[in-house]
Amino acid sequence: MKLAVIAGKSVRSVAANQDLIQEGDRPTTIKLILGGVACRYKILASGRRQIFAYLLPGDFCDLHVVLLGRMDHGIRTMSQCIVSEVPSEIFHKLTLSEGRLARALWWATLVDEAILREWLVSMGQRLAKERTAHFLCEYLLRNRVAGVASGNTMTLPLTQEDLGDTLGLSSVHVNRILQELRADGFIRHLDKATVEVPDTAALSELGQFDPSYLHLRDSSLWP
Amino acid sequence: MKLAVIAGKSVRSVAANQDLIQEGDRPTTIKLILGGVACRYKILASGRRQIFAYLLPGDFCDLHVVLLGRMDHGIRTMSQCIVSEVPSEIFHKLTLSEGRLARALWWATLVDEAILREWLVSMGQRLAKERTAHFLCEYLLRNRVAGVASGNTMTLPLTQEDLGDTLGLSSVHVNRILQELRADGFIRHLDKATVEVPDTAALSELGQFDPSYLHLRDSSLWP
DNA sequence: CGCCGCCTTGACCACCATCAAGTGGAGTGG
DNA sequence: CCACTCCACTTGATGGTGGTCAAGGCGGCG
Repeated sequence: MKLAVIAGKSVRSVAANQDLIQEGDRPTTIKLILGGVACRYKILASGRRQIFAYLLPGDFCDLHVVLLGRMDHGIRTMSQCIVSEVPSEIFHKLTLSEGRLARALWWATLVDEAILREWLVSMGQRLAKERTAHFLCEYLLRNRVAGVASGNTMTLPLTQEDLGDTLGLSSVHVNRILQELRADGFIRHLDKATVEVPDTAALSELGQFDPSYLHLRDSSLWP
Repeated sequence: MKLAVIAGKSVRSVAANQDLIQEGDRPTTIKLILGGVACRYKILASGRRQIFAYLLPGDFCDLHVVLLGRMDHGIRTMSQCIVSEVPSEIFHKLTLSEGRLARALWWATLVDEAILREWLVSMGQRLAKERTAHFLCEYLLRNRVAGVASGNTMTLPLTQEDLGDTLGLSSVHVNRILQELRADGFIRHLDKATVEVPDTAALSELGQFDPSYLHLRDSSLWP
């Protein structure tokens, strides 16, 4: 899918830590991330937060609403983001007349679902260290696919609390896990928000990461 | 979606605890559950298993393969099941020409995804007891939607180990949690595989269950 | 009757949460 | 230029949720 075609005119920049969409919204536009990182999240009555997806350049924020109407979760920027908006009505009409488009968007949804399944496996069955390793592998690979990672280095604009809410861990424990990963040489912090993975094969093994669930065409991107 | 239309000729019965599809398969037919309960699951190298969806009458098993080709997880019957099969090529062609069909199937995928997100929230943020309560609420409601639950009673053909692999708990702990739920009057076992929920509102509150993520049209089904 | 799968119970302990206090760097204002 | 604040990260101490191991009970079925 060519971004240039979809991007259209209404492109804007959004600062970090801003809600692009809130739970309960019924947006009238579809938003596409062109730059930066955002996340899907939900906040419970208890105040606890769960993040269940990161949106990278090329990802749609709210395709759901074309069919479901109401957002059942929020979307928030983690870094400064470039966002493009298109009236959802355009999608509504096009997907009816163009089976190919509906299928393309459906395809994207299926991959998102596969990622969610894998996160659920991580949450349910893997230890904190493995889970963290698995997440870092997936994040690096998806950054490569999106064309925003150079080699083994990626931008990870997340606080340890963000990571905790992603992995179902406390920020304190995330801190200790990251220290272990650094001590073992699995990762290196070049900078607060920049992480290098010296040996992707080793990190893969630790996290039991098998990228087949991402259904990539290009198998040369991993390891 | 009318089942009768899709069901076609090739309807068969499958015993409990049989794989309908295995991870890695590239099925050439699409399977629809007409009766019984099946699950999606993945088994890790460590031998641990995670279940991440239950398929009730009316649910498709493997729509994914229309687009993705390879199954990235398995599907297994939990009880005896009635299954209908249709060559996937039919779907492949129809979804191209019929935007409406592609959208209908896409819609189903979006709801599945919403359910997965909620499961992830449960795994990451809720205690074992809350998580179990939440699961039971969702399962009862989905049984009602599928027309296989009468009132507050449902068929739950799962062992405690199955439940453990669903909720990310050990079967020992599931046992103790169920005992608590019974002692507190949240559930009653009428029979090994039949559970009654005397007070759905109470169970909802315990599990912080809010059915809006299921995007149901009929709001009279809960509580 | 005897086997087998599932449920049940007890003992023990690991993983990870919570609480609390302290460090350090980036940005702000005097 | 130096407090001062704020936020993220760090570290230590303590304990709870839930895992693991092991053994026994119980019902269904060949």
